[in-house]
Amino acid sequence: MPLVAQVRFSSPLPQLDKEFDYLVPDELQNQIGFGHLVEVPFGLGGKLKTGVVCGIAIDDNPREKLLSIQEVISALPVFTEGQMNLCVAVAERQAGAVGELLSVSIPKRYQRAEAKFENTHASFISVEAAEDATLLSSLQKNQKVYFQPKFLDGSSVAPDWALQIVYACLDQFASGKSSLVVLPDFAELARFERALEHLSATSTGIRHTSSETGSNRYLNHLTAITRVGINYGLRGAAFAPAKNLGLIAIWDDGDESHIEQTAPYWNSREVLLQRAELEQTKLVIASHSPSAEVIRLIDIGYLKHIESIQEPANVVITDLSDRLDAQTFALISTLLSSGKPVLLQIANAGWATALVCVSCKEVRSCPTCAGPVWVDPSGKIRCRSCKLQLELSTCTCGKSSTRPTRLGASAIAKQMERSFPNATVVHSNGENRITSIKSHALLVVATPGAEPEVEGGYSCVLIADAPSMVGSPRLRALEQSLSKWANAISLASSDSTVIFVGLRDDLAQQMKSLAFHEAVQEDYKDREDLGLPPITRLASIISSNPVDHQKLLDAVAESVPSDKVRMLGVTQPNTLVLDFAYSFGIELANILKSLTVKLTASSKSKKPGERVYRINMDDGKVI
DNA sequence: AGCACGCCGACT
DNA sequence: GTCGGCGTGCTC
Repeated sequence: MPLVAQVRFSSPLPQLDKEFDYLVPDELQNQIGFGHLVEVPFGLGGKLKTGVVCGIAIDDNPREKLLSIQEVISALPVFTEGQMNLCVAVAERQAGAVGELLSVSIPKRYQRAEAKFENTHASFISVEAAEDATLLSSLQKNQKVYFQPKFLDGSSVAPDWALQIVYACLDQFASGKSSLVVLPDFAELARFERALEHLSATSTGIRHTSSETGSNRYLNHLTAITRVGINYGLRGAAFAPAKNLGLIAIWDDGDESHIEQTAPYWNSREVLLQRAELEQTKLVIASHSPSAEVIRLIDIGYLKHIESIQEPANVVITDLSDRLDAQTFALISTLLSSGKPVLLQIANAGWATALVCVSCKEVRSCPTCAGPVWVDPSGKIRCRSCKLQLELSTCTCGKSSTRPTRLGASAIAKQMERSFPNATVVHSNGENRITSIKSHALLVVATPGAEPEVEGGYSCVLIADAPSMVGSPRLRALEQSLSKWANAISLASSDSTVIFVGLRDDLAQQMKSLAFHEAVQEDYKDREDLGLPPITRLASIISSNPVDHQKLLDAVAESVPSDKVRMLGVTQPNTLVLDFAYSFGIELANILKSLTVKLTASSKSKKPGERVYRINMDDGKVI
């Protein structure tokens, strides 16, 4: 009985993105199965290539000239059917190759880790039953939820969201099911691990991150395939194996770290939405402030919105363009002198966001690309678009001296040191991030996303640059600002004062009651009127050169139905932006893929190793 | 990606 | 007459 195996290769090449059939020789038949790594002869040279078995079956009538598998490399399966179905679905949605998702799904193999794993028996883990909690009880009634945890949560041992998710995971575990939790970055991962530890569930955790040693990662991968547990990690973990998966959770889905920056440009939320459908699991999307995509999913009835019970918060809106008015200054002063920590969120890093000429007040720009200039944390003048350090020439009016217009976090930190000489001023920004602090008489100046945790929580959180954050001319400016504010506010203690500087009208009213959900919902309604994402989707295709770009434009005009897809004009060179409905997504991805594969093959101007077309099926940055 | 096949010009 | 240029296309 001839046994035939389907083998896939980890490669971005569309020509190799399919299953190749190989005969399984008799002597290998009892050591091979789905998910094993194998060595097979491939190509005209007959050189050996490593692939993974993606199907194996008895074939009474195998087609002629099949080659044989040379060797079985991994003694254990390293890839599951669940993972393969996910890779195929994601590749199709993203107009990419299954082969380029295999490397995310299968970590590098370590022989010793494999030997060690085979010799240890999977130990039995027992964990106490989970307590009843908001999220858990909701999941008993609903399959898919959006969960908003507590704000002002900084004095808890572990954050509410993490504890609630762990309760839900433990409940799955008790009924013999795995869960998968995807977090945006290592700071959030550390919080999640604290919740696991606090609930004595560390032994059920299976961590999937590239930060640990390679052999450890491989060991955890093998564990996840064979044992039920709580799988967690950063965005790559969305593709991790999980035995008998019952629950998928993603924390802060709107965070940009959930977007993969290499082809095929998937993001955790969309991958996990697909995975929840494929594996028929429960799904939790959780965040302090919802993404617009979440609002859409609630709107169409896909997600049920639930919330932890919120205690009333003391929120103050100051209507001043000054960052600190007299009252705020006095409050901070009092708090600091009684040893309480205060957080100042400043929109931009560095010393100045912009420079103006002292005499004519003109905003100075980069002499080479005319981009905006700023003063970075080391005090150097830099261009925001070409990133280069530069010397400003004289202004058009003839003067050369400049004055900073809007101070950045470095300048504010310096200023605070002068204003509050008895306090310890700590400065944290994206490049130089402090994750947690113990001491108490603290004034922390931080840029959005870089706020450190402080033991016991902040007694005051000041959102100092609210209007300028919201005023940025990007589609997602409001949504992203709200999320950055909400995350900062979550670090406060429950009796804290939250101050928003300079908010007005509806937004001021909404923030007064920390109604983040309503604020994003309103933003969503505005976009609905304009027909912008996430009501529709926006794909971008960037060509490597103008000639191939023109060919693409012609081909798209011919083969993409104009009643289903809108071509948008954009300023970026060699970029095509397409607007389309969710229901047309798969079809469009298929058209774009076959079209670009064909055009790439006939391209004259391609350089070796270079991609002629880069398709991003959900480009969040084009507008 | 490799690697061979193949159809042109320059050479002993 | 044949050596080698790299354009084209295939790999189970």
